[in-house]
Amino acid sequence: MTTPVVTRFAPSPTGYLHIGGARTALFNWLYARHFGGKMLLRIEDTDRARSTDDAIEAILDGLRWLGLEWDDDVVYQHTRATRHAEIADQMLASGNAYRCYCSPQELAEMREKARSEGNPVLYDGTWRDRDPADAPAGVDPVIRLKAPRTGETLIDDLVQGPVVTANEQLDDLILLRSDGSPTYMLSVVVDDHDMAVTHVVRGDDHLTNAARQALIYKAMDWPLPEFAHIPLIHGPDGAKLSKRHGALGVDAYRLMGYLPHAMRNYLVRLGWSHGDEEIISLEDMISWFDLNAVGRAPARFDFAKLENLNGHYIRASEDAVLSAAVADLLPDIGQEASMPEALTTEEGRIFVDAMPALKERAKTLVGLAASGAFLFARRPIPMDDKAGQLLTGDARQILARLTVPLGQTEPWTLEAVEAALRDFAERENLKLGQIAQPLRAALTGSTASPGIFDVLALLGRDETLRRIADQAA
RNA sequence: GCCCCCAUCGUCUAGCGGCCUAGGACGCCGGCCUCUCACGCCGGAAACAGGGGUUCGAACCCCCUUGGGGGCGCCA
Repeated sequence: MTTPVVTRFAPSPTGYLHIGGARTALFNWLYARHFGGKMLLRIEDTDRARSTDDAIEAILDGLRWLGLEWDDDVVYQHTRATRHAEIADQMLASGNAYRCYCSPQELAEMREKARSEGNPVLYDGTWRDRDPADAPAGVDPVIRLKAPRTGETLIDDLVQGPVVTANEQLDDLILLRSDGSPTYMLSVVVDDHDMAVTHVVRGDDHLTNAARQALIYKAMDWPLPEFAHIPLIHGPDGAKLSKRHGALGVDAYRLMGYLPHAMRNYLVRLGWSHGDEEIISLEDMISWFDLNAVGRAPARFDFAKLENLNGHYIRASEDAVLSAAVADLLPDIGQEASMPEALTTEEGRIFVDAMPALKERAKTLVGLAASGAFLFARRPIPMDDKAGQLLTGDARQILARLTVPLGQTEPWTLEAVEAALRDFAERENLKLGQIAQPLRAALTGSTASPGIFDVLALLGRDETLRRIADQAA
């Protein structure tokens, strides 16, 4: 019989949920879902000074927005400090740990010396076998793991393959600080064990940590979980992701108008593949995902591809759903998109009607909003430079003459409006474009818009005629 | 400095010794469609980092070099 899969996502709440963390969470979530197991969430707030409630909220919100719901209650690591200390004491009692009275200055000197001599920068084990009676008075000791000094430690990583580390490279790491608080190394191991985590899926910046942690598992005689260290995501320039270029919080992507599913689809293809599949439904993602198909090379973040995927999902979305998604964003992006911060019921209806024409052209929800702004602009509508240049004297006269047939068009439907415009062009001996372009400028204030017949139909006869009158000679 | 990981088009990747004169996607270039912009469709340029091996045969296996990345905290 096989034990159920339990994965965990364990962010430290020192900032928002960035793109790399989001992908780690996604992989954990997919793996758990694929095997019908659980993904637990643990907030690694052992460092109280650097952890903030805002960051915790941002992380939780980010996960929810991406649709990565975790199972069970969130575990806050700092609440488990006494259990961590208890384990350290157990290791002390079993002889797998010892007290070390070295001062921070001594340790710094030790490191500097090792580095200058070309040796590995490790704790030298000064207090490993020293008589505790030699302990200096008034110094609170740390508790260190008594790590094996010979042999090697193997991590059979699900992504990286077998990774062997010589134990000489692993020093006696600190388990408990001099103030009695647990270190990260101790906390993760104890928590992963207590939470019955079967698969540790995390960034490969933790790969060397895995060997150190394995030593703690061994000292406690606990079974080792499976490890999967996934490569990091780099910025577009190949350098480590920083705030400069892409390490934005997922909330920033939300505000840029990306859809959660586009985000998931983009992220899952960064490092993982299923043959040539590019557009992947959630259902397929879950049934196809496995760690053995995760690559080992780091990937670069590419906005162009994310945008393309987002456009795809926008086009595939229902009109009402898109309209609602934009409406939710309006308070934040309304100004940027030249849209009101909220739409009236009537405006909302028009927006939904316009959606089929709008969504073909949008790459983001912000772009979608901006492209619909002309529908709600107040006269005289703002005109961009290129549109203004289209409205020559001749063009304005054509618009004036166009008023007549449009005034008689009945009923005001897409078909009738198209017929009227084509008929007018023929009678005036003009190509449709010669009419459509200045008309588009007058009606939308732009040179790019949905099809001109759609624009007329959407605007209605009265508003159309008024906007034309604003520009006609 | 020491240790570990990585390396296919600009980017994400397929490839798991012969199916590869290396496939797909994004982007780019050209064309078609056309009232603009998109969408869509058709076509094109574009990669196995370098050098040694192993093998009848290497993008795939081994070694070295180079180039990236990560770790070496009383941070997580």
